[in-house]
Amino acid sequence: MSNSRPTIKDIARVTGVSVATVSRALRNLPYVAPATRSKVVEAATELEYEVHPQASRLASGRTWTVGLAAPQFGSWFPSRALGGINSVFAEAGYDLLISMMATPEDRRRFLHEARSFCRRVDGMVLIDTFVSAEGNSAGDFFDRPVVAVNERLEGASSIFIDNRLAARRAVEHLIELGHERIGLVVGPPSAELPTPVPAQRLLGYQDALRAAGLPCAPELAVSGEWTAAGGTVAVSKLLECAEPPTAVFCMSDQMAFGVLWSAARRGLNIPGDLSVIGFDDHDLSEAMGLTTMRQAVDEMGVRAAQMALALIDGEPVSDITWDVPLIVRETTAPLG
Amino acid sequence: MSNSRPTIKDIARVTGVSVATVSRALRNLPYVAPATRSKVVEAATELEYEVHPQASRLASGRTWTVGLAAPQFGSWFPSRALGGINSVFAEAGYDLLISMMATPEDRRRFLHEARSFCRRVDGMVLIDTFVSAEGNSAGDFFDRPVVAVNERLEGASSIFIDNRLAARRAVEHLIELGHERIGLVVGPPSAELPTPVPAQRLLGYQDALRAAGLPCAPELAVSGEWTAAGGTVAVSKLLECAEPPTAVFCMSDQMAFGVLWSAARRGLNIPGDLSVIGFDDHDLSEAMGLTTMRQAVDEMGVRAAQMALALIDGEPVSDITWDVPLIVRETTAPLG
DNA sequence: GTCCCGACTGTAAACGTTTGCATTCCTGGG
DNA sequence: CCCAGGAATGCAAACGTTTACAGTCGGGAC
Repeated sequence: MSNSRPTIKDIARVTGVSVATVSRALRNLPYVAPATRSKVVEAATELEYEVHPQASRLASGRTWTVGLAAPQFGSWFPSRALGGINSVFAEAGYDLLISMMATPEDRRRFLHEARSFCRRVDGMVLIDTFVSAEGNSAGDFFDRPVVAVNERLEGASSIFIDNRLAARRAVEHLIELGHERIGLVVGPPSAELPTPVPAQRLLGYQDALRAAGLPCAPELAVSGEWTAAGGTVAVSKLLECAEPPTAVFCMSDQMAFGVLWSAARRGLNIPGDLSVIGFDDHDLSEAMGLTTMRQAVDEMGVRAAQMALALIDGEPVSDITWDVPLIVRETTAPLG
Repeated sequence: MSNSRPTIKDIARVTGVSVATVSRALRNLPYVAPATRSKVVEAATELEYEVHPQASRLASGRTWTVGLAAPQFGSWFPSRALGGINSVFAEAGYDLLISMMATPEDRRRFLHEARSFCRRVDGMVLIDTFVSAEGNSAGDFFDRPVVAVNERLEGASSIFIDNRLAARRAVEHLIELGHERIGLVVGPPSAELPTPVPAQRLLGYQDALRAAGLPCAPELAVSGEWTAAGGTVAVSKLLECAEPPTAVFCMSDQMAFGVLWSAARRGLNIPGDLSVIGFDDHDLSEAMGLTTMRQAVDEMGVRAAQMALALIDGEPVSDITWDVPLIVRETTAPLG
């Protein structure tokens, strides 16, 4: 009597059938007699048998693991998405192997070792990695099914939002409220990560102004970090203008928090003196009463994971453009 | 000429040595001649050989994977910790297998399947899981080395903060500024997760008041969710008091954001009319100028991962009590 | 009664490593 | 000159599955 974990062989011995039959029975494969199957299953639960993942993976070639790559998981978008993604894969019996690329060098290394990474997974999901940036396609790096979140990537399935349109909608909301001098807080020029997001949202901002016949005053577009600190810096620049804006569109809620707080400390009434709209619908936004464009990131994560599963199972999937609804709360009001 | 990946066997054939020698050479084991080793390494890079993880794991019994369990990764603490933990393990060549237990049922299921989970990992790190709650020890669930973050767990190595002392320090800061009526925003009664944290911080609050000879007015301790929304609710209760507090200690920065914003909207001057101190040093806290007790979570994650590595390598490690320094910013001021 | 086919089961060869043990070779001490 | 012993290497058996292939058995069509 050994005290180590029971193997498929032990079950075979106990039930008097071959290991092959045991294997088939436990995996619900066809061609095993009902009586045999139940006998095997019974013995397995009796012995508290559990398959040895490494052995199974070696023999079958399936890893039952999917890789998840993102710049980091400390920030809002990826950490939220992680929740949705993980729940789907856990449900489906897949492990999640995560890979972080905080620095540009990490990113380079990841792409360089991508093929070896693929060896450990059945599929990949990419968040904010912007692999497509240099004109690459998924096949240049991965030989597994890939789904890309937040970018359109050749050779992969993608799920993304229409940044230009969403930004336009946000600004249109301000215009409908009667605002004509509308500030913009844009994300910083992307030396680090080649993301096209700020540029697209800038276009949307300009679209809205032009469509309304309003001028695009260059002094009204200030750039800052994607953080609340970036917002505080930006708002002070905006308020120093000769003719300051009556409303501001921030490219992220975190930046909006910065302008909100900074403006309040200067004695400005929000939204009386300044309307503010953000982008994301961050966890804190509801409590802050922030009007914003909602990116339901966890749900996007769920869909992304489902796409990956389908791809792995060889089913066809089509790209998804995710809707970004306007959530009106208390930080925007008619120009009064 | 096959187009599949090269194996150890191919290298053996090319270099004219046995597979055993190749294996030893590539893993830098002793007893292989320098000349042989370099010949093998050369051939390996030439053929772009990479070990097959599953095969290696099956043969060696090592999984080169460590498990990470947490309630969720969407919230501040675990997502920040994940960054630090992941970087250490990535560096050391370990994969990270994450397991989320969002609901109490998830938690039950995780603990129930813990032994089978262990089969896939060399070690575990637990964040905010409070396995110890029902008087359990690590060995009741895991047969691998375990390090617990944020709790003292028998049979595991732990890294935690002294919640009671840190809370006391926070309140003492307010007392030193001359405040005598000090509000408290406590986390909600924990139906979900059996965390002792709020109770400990409450004790610290009381410690500070008693030591200063101040009364503990029960109407000054209000409870709310750990979120900003919880803070907004709490602050309105506090301000409705017959004699409202002149300062507030919030058990989390997120709650503090809620009171900050809510108070500002009511026209209160911060810190002139109300001093506010938080707990965590959240990403947004610096931009908001929030005085707080800093939990350097990413660094805690790094240490936790290093402890796990040491444990896996059979080295002894001792528990760590992590320091929580006071960070004075702009939301606290002398009572005036 | 034969033949065929399909359901069921077993045999054994993978899968690509690691590792205990045996073997060879060489060097230095006696 | 012999022998001990360590360094270097090879052989082959694990590790615990999956799966191609080859059987066996029974029943229905002819």
